[in-house]
Amino acid sequence: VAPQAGGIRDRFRAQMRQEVKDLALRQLATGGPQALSVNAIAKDLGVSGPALYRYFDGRDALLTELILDAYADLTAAMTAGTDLRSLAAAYRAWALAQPHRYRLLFAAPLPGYDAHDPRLVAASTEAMRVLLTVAGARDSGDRDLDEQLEAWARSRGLGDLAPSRALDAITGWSRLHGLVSLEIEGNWASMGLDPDLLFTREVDALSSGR
Amino acid sequence: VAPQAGGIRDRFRAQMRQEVKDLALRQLATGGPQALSVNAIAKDLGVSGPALYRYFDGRDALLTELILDAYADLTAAMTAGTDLRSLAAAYRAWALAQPHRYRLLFAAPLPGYDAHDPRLVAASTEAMRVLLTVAGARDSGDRDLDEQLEAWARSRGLGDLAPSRALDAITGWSRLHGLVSLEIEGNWASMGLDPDLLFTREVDALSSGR
DNA sequence: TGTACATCAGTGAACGCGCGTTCACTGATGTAC
DNA sequence: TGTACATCAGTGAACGCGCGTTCACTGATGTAC
Repeated sequence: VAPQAGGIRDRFRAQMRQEVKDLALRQLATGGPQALSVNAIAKDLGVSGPALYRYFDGRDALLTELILDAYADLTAAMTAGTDLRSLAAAYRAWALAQPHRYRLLFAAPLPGYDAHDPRLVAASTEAMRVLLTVAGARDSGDRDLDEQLEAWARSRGLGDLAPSRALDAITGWSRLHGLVSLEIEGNWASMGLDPDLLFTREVDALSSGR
Repeated sequence: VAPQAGGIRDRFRAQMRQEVKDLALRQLATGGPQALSVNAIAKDLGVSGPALYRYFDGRDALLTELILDAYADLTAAMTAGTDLRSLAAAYRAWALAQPHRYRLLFAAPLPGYDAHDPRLVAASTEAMRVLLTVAGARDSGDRDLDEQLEAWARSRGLGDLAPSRALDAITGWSRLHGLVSLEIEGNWASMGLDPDLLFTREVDALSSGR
């Protein structure tokens, strides 16, 4: 007998799952990447540890969902940007507001966590799709790289994407990531540099195709 | 009575300390950032856990030394580069050869680890000093940023450094870090892109002042 | 409307493991007279 | 050269804590007849 979707129990389950994820994120925010603990979440929730296994298959399943959520959320935030400048600002603002989730996406995963879920690839592609909407053109001057870029676009269902457009988006992402990840770890602050100014300077370079 | 430096016991101590650090690095390489465990190192060394407290004050002291060593090693590797192109290649090669040490330098520290040792600042400044030797010029077009750059150079004992030169070095570092950290985490590989080609393209842009 | 039943959230004990660190101690070894 | 002593590497037990996960189970609750 299939469970009736939208039933009382189903809604209760969905709510509990969300509460578990919220607490997990709060732990990540507070204690760093490996502070994520099934038992600790259960404790915060006022429930015994094993109880959470009603809602998630285990730590890794929970982690995967958090990553998927983070991708979706970042993608949504970027969608608010209408040009490169505002999109880059949205990307950075999202990362600064919740560095723990940004790290979840782009830093080394927790030990023992296997990130081979195909949904993760799809989620990251969606983020890139948004970035592509504001990309300019950047010729690679290299046949091999062009081919790889086209193959990537094709395999991800991005259609007939000009390689120069793909390269521009990728270059922009890489530079944004460099600046933002160093900002998150406090490197600019410890040098006494205002990240706003560095960011503006770098986005200027990007948007003028350099 | 001061211990006689260079005595038999001193040399033994130095050798043991080095063995501990070597094993610690191997653990980081194998098991990720938080695989570093005093007890596990002792086990690998064929010794009981508390024995290591003869050589290090504790986990954090060991970690600090590993980071200092990594800075020194990276700085030495970069020194081999005579121009931007070869220096960037050396930087990247070092990071790829030992991603765990690269993460030690630039990724989020382990939970509970306080990185407020002044030697760390000095070590990172030495790395930047090398990068500055191949830096070009990049005008910020912003008075505030120029002032911050000059203040940074002064406070780090880098002398009368032109802000345009400082900004060029910093921009280069940020872009290198973006590319390299994404390469280390396997992002380019999972997109089917050859990092060599992306790297060449980005260093080209840098060395032509863009 | 009432009752029997299937469903399922949650418990508590347990497993086996690991962590950093302290403490009192043993025994070997270098050193000073 | 021989002996007494200070030094110090290393031990083993212990502390208190945490981890993910399994298991058999209780008890409430929604559901079907």
